[in-house]
Amino acid sequence: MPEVQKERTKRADAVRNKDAIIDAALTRLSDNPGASMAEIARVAGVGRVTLYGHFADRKDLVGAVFERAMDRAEAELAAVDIEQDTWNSLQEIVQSSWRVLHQFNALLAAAEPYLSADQIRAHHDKPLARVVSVLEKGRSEGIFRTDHSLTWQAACFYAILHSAAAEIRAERLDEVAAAKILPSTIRALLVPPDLPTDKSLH
Amino acid sequence: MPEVQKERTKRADAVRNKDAIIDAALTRLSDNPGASMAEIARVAGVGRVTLYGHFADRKDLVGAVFERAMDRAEAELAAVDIEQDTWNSLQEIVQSSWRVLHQFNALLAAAEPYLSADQIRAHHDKPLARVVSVLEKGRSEGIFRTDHSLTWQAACFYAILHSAAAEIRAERLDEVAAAKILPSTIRALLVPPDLPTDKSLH
DNA sequence: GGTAACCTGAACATCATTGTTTGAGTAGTC
DNA sequence: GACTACTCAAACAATGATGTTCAGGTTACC
Repeated sequence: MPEVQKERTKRADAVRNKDAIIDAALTRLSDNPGASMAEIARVAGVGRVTLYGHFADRKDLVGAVFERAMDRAEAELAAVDIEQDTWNSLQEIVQSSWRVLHQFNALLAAAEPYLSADQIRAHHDKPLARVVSVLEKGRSEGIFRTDHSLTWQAACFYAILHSAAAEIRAERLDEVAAAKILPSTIRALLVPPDLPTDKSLH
Repeated sequence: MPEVQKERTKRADAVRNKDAIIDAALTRLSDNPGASMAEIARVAGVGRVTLYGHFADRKDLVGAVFERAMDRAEAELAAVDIEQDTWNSLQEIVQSSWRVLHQFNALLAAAEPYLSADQIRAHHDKPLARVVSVLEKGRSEGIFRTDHSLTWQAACFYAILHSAAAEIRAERLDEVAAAKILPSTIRALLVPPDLPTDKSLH
């Protein structure tokens, strides 16, 4: 046989623990990027040594957490249909991007010191590409303003999302209200200035 | 004489050093909230012991830095005339808020663990109040949309500003372009939907 | 039910940072 | 030009985090 032998199957409690550790790390690092290994182990309900049994070091753990977060993000964003009516896909992409961001907010700050700029960039670009493609579609249809750069509009898109996450953390906004107000805010950024979107004007 | 005697005047090099330390801390902490005392001293061109001669501990230093930042912010924002035409004062407050934020961005993250929530809130509310008062004025004049809450609009205001700061750091935007694009972006957020601001419509 | 895989707390070495002390040197101030 | 406030590097103790080792104790699995 080739050397792809998966080194035996892991024991059930081992995979369960490893999973719990990643989950705990996801939770804690999203709240505080500097959370200690001890704290993560504690939240995972596991000894500190066990944690180091599964992950060589902090970098290793953060990498795994980052990967899981990105997988979830991808799954969420891939579900959006880009080909439908532009305003609809915008709304959908806002909502799913929102859900993603709301969860894995500060996580990137934890990952930043460990992953290379290229790695982060690569993982960050995939979701961005989906947003940009919707922006481009809207532009080509003439329903989005073009006097602001695509880059800037995409940045604002994420800024507004981040803002909503922060407002929720500060308890000045709840998730239901956020889901409602976000699309109309983003829409305001994209509508051409001084022109109603309603065709009845002309 | 009463006991308000200012314990002799400090020597010139002492005040110069203290000043340099605050400046260095302002710079370094804005870039990295976890910057070490050693690094700050080095940037200030001063021995670590000298730093501790002027500031009892980290908390003391961060407090002084925070205060200086807030003073500058206040001075900058107080220069804006609120009573003029609303769109103009909006533009001016965008630009000065922008200048403030661009400089003292991550600083709040450094101050957060040391200052009480109330202190931060108090210092944060002053600039916010100016923004809100312009928003209220625009609403009462019927030129700003009212279907989004004041709180949310203010949050978006700062989110867009933060976004511009981040874009500049990433070198996807320069300061000149930022000063130009920010007002029109903020304006887009505030204009009532589906209605041109131009009165010629009706 | 036996075996190996896995978990555990306790203890340890290492490292970075904070904050302090000392003792001697330097430079403002009068 | 002398006094003294101030500065400095080096060395110190204290803390807290990381990562490792060890010597049992469980528990999944066949």
